[in-house]
Amino acid sequence: MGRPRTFDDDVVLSRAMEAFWTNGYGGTSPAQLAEATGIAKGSLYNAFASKRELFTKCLELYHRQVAELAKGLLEHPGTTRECIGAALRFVVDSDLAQPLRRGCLVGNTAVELAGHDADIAQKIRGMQDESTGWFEARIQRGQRDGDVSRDLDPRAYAEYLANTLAGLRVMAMTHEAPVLYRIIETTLSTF
Amino acid sequence: MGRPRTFDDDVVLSRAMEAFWTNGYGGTSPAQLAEATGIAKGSLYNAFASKRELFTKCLELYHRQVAELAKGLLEHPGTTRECIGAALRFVVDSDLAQPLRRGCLVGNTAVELAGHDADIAQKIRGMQDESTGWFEARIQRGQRDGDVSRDLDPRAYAEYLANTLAGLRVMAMTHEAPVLYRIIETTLSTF
DNA sequence: ACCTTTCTTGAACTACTGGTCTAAAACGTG
DNA sequence: CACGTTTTAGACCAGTAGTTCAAGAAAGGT
Repeated sequence: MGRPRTFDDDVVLSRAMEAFWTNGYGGTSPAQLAEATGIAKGSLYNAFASKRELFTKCLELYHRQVAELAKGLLEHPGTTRECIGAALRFVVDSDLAQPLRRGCLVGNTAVELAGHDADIAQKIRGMQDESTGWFEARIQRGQRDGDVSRDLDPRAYAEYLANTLAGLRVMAMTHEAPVLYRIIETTLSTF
Repeated sequence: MGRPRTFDDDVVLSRAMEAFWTNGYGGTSPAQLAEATGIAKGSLYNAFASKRELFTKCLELYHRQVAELAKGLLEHPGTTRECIGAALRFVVDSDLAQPLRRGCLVGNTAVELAGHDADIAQKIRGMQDESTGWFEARIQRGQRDGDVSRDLDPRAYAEYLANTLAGLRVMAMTHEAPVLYRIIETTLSTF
């Protein structure tokens, strides 16, 4: 029944995500999206209704990818401090390894759109809360394992780490590795 | 000699800054700038050459205003910890008091433009370094006053605080006061 | 009073925006 | 192998982007 898609939705989504990540929502035109994905504007709108909806899907894809990575990193063997340090350093390394500094799509979107768009703001908030949750879970495990003090409030400390991470990704837009590593060291020295 | 300006450059700059702060560089059109400043597009281009140059001037104005405020706050009476806490809380309170969440113009610009524009990136970097300098100076004073340990590396800790601040202003786009205050508390509890 | 200079303004300009539509082509199905 | 459905590439649209410009207006110098 009907002609099938000639493109893989996930591949298109992934390429569109790269474009949005590089240029922001407002900075990415339908023409650029067509160019980046390799399919025509018409097909893009047929498949994803609007630029807004395509962006939302890209944002969700980004978050899913981050989630997978983050969980992997935090479940690695090692102490809580080692794990969290490795995770933060990994993010910084990834940011710096790219030819263009792009920051974090979630953070960038918070800055670009959250103030004007309650819907997006809520989605972003949800993603940030989830990230905080990963840190929280790792800290709680640390308390069970005995390498994190029971006096530490896991939620508060997870929020603190999420904030540090948000900061790092802004700082990575303009700073080099030594400064960023030093910030991570100082952060880790606090527990 | 020649017809004099009918407008005050500083007033126009300040209004343009508000517009850029609210909508970002790319999100602010010449028409909006004309509307916001109250002078015609032509006059704007006559006085400021281009949107880019106008923006640069706005960015510098913003930084100068922040500098004045920051210095005032950090020179207040009280311990280092009290001073820095008050400064961070002040920023959060200001962010949340506004009708629209706008974050920090310097941070927002880092995210929006630093990756694509080396010139802007350098300017932003300079402003961030200056902010770090204020923290550093306050910590050094604290070490002289005796309320901060001599073991603490003032530069590293200042970078750490600048990073926390950068994070807070992104987090303030989507989070409410209690979370932000808790992050500040956790940060302050580390020295 | 004129000339020069600098300012102001609104219109004009080109290129491109986000988004829609259409005609043709491509398929799975019966 | 024709059917109806769906995809596709590109034309198309009104609107806006950032910028320039011609024409007039307000001042000082002569």
